Amino acid sequence: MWFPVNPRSATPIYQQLVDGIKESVAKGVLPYGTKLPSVRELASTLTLNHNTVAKAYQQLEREGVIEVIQGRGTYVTAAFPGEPPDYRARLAKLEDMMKQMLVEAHYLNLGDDALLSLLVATMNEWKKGRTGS
Amino acid sequence: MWFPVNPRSATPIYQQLVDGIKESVAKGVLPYGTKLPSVRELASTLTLNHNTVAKAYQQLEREGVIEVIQGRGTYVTAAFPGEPPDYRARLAKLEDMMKQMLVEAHYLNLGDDALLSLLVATMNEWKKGRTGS
Amino acid sequence: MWFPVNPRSATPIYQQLVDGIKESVAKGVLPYGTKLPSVRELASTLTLNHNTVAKAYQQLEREGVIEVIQGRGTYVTAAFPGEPPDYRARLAKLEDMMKQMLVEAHYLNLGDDALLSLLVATMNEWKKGRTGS
Amino acid sequence: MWFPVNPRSATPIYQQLVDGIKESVAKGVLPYGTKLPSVRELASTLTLNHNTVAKAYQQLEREGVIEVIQGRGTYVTAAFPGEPPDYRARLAKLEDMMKQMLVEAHYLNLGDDALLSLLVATMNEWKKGRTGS
DNA sequence: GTGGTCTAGACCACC
DNA sequence: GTGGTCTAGACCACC
Repeated sequence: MWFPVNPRSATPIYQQLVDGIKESVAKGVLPYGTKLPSVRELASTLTLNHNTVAKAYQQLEREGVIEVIQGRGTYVTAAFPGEPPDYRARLAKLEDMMKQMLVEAHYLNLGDDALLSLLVATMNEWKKGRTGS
Repeated sequence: MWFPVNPRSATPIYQQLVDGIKESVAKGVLPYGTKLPSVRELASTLTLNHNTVAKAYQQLEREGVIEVIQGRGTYVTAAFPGEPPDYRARLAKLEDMMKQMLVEAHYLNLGDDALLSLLVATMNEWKKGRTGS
Repeated sequence: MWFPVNPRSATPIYQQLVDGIKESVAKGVLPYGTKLPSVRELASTLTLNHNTVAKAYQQLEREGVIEVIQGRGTYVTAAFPGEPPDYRARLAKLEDMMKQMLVEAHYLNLGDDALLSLLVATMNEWKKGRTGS
Repeated sequence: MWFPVNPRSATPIYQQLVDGIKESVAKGVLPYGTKLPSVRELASTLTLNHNTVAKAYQQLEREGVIEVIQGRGTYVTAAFPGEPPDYRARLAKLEDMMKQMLVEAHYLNLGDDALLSLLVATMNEWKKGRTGS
């Protein structure tokens, strides 16, 4: 298991890990029940300190993405059936991201149609990386 | 001139200013050529440290959103007719934002259609706030 | 004999067992003298490591909830007629739990009356599960 | 500002800090807007590492008890007007604490009335420590 | 000055 | 083996 990590980036390393793992889960690369590498194992693979990886795992657990089973390891959580917790806050966050995207699109001289096309294209590419289930 | 700034937010104040000004420009609220208030003036209006405002202006200049004319003041830059500078970098950034958006949508159990509808709705609301550009 | 145990919970499994057995005894589901299953038997019923069950039994014995009779098995201890041993320590613990409860109630915007009503309601529901002791 | 901390306790130091600060806020000892000591200052007062204090502050911020103002310091948040976030989860936690309390009361041979009296007494003592507002 | 991040390394509880 | 906690100490961004 591998995640690209850039120590010089402005976004903290542990956050990069959180984002990367959430993305892998969303894409289906890490299906429900997958055992993640242990904190120390992943740390040594990525040449990071174990505390950094632990911090990422803890945040992922708080977000409900993974579950820790005592003394056994860490596993990907099953998808939520209905509305996830913090639905309103998450939706607000998504709308915020959209607004920022519209601002960026403006500075790229992209009209609404061009932006939508680009999004659809990105969705399709996304699906290629997806594993069944 | 006024921009909503929240000192309690996790995003840095200078970044909130950058985002707010870029948004106002994109929406046409601040059309080409508009003279921005001086660093110290805006700082006192928003009760911020002038270093914070200066940092925001510097970043906006770097991004080509505003121009400083020595001894005259700071002005909103005209839109680029064709491809803007740093086109590739900006496009990559936009695609990155899209991917993050797709991840968020997954955890909200939003399908592709629902996400697209939400984006179209956000676009339309956006246009309401727009002044002819 | 069965106790609900959740390996995903943050509270250790052996602690969940201790709590569950104490609760069953308090409710009268396990009356005085009941023979508990052997460590290995309970471990296999609940698919737990036998060390985990042994740890729970040891703590329960220390708390005076159960008694091990060498070569015969493990039995629920009879209730003490008057003041139980460690009275002061246990009372201090109870008062500590109350204080924590008051803190929680504060953050739930629950007034004193609302909290008392909730406690009385919980007591009544509790009694339903009770077998005459 | 001072909080009792026991490094040998089973509950982690950072959690003891969280509990202690939440209690002080609930009691009104730390009213809305109070500036907390800086992470490093509190760490040196309690002879703890700054990381430990920082971890406590971060959790308190997540729970909405305190707010960080960038570069300025940490302040006690105003009370929520209506239902707090995570209302259901918090209420479930409170009910869990009550059940555990009932179990403990049983082993102290405390009847329902005795337990209620003790709770009322604890509430009243609690109020003494309370500062107006 | 203020909080946040990260490494190195030790120690501990749980299973 | 597994995650969690803690200290010591360095470095950084923000205001």
